[in-house]
Amino acid sequence: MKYVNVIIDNSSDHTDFLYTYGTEIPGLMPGDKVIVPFARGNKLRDAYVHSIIDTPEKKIKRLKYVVEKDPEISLSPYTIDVCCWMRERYFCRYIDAIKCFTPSGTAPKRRKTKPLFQDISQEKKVPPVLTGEQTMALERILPSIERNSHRVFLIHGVTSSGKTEVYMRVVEECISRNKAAIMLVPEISLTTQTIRRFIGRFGADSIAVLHSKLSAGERYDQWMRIKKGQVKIVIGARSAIFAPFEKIGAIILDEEHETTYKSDMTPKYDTMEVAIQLGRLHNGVVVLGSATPSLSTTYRAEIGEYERIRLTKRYNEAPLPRVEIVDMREELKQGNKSIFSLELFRKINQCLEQNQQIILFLNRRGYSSFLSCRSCGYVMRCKDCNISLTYHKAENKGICHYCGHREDVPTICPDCGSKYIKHFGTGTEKVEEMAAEAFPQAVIDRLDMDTTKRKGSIDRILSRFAKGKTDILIGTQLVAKGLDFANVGLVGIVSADISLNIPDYRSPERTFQLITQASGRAGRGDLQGNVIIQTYGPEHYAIQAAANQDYPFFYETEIHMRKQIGYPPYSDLIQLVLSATNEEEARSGAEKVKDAFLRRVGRNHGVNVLGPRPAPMSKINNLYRFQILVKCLPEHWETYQQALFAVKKKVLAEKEKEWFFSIDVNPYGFL
DNA sequence: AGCACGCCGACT
DNA sequence: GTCGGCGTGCTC
Repeated sequence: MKYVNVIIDNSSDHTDFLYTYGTEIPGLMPGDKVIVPFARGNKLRDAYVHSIIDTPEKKIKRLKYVVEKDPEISLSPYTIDVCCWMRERYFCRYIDAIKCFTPSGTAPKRRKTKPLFQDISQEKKVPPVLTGEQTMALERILPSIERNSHRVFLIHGVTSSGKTEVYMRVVEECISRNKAAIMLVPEISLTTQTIRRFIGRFGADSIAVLHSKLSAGERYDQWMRIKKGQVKIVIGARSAIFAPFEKIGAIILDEEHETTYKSDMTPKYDTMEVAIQLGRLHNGVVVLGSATPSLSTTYRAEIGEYERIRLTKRYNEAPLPRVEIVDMREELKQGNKSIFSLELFRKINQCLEQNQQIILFLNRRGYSSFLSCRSCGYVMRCKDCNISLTYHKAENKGICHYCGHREDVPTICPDCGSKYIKHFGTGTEKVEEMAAEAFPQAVIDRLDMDTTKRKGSIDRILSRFAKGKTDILIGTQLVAKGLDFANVGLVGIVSADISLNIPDYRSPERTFQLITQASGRAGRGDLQGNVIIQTYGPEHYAIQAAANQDYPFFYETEIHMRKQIGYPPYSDLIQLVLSATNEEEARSGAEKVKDAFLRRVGRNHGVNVLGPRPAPMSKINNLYRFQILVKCLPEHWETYQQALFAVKKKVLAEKEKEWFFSIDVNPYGFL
């Protein structure tokens, strides 16, 4: 007789530990799914084997026995290791981590698996000849796959330098050695081009696609194809990292710097960290690729933790775009109150004459940022979320960008009765309207969260643009990512200041990345493109560095500041949020959290604990939220981690209190 | 989180 | 007498 420690499939903090059962089932392995009797009624529950032992660690009052092993679902032993690691790193429960690796739901009723991307040609294409840089990159990566040695590579390659081809060769190497490859992309909807290329190379039959928009049935089908070994390649958004492969040869994170790799739902994992953890266990390589690597990644390359590979030449030797900064303060002095500077106006006309396409980039959606009264300063706010409503002209309504609440725009100010209530700021809709006015001859289209809600609309807008039907495309971040079209003569960054002024320590990094990525859309093919950056702060180093396409300068300036203040990558920033329906209760709860934490780690650690204060989104769905930020230096991790686990347990134990507590390690955006 | 147990009030 | 309200506490 053996004993097994299992994780019970029960989503409660009170059952988040290992339970020991007896079993006679031969060959049971960590990761196997089993059925066990649980609690008083001995109701049968799913559980996952954590470990198999000969004698229980401690005396068990009433030992029960495993009923059976689930023949369909089992996870690899590595999976359990990663789950345990995730629990400690992200303060989640065992079962939260396990759920990432299992197909939710059961087998779908319909049994025919509908092929994904039927429209894509199944003919395999011949791989192109590699450039010298691509060859050199592969000479460094492939031997690690051959030797089964875990390594992390950073491919820092300018836009159009042929990273995708390198990824495909890495995948090819894995396949030839009978290992699996996971190809992660930031957003599946913007990556159809990448998927097309992969399917073109490897064939649709050998690729599974995983992302959160699959239905439960589709997801189950894909999961089973992988589990049964029918495919060796997975392409997908961040959740594809949990694909159930036996042996992983390579994990690739394209556009490594993208924020979509951080999950904001429990478990609040960072895909890159999980990838490296998995890579370590499988002895596989991790390949990170970006034209604008995140500061943390470059830092780790600098200190030798990752191996950096540079791709400096654009495909076909296409010239880098000419970048120009326009000081909008000067424009105002000259009496130009329009959102287009004279230079931008001139260049747009020039492009239109030459039949070249134009992208106008704006880091904000909606018609304008907020509605306010010019007489008294009253601002329309969401009654539930307490953030200013954004004016949407098409519906003539104020919309809360957090909860979606919408309200009619009052004709007179509810506060002072003045009729001067109007919108301020500039959004994509407004740019579209102004552009239509200024360039009546041009065909204008818009790509942002509002115009892409309907399924397939991103593809529609992009394909119209690709076919040259659109002259001017106006958009938010979305346009900075997914586009790869040849005829773009000009990229205009309408207001670089917006993203610079978001209250987040990464806003310069984000701004640098956005400008660089947007600029990269200009001048593909053989023409040299133009980029115009409009800003009220042209001297800012992020804007200067982006304009000069000088990553090292940006990195040196920014990393210096991070070190001074002890921000990541020199620390982990841990966000603790306590929320409750009663504001006072939320505040006092947060105070208690801070106190309990400091009692455990020592009062002298107070310097590393900021707050509590109302969270930036201070009220969501009628819950008041108070936030504490813990700056955790590497040498304090163990201590802080244990303290936070204890604090979490203590806070949740006060069950007469109706409050919620969340821990997010290095959250993206302190929303 | 569930879910059984239990101790009290209301109803056939 | 017995059905069912939900408060309480435990789960290998």
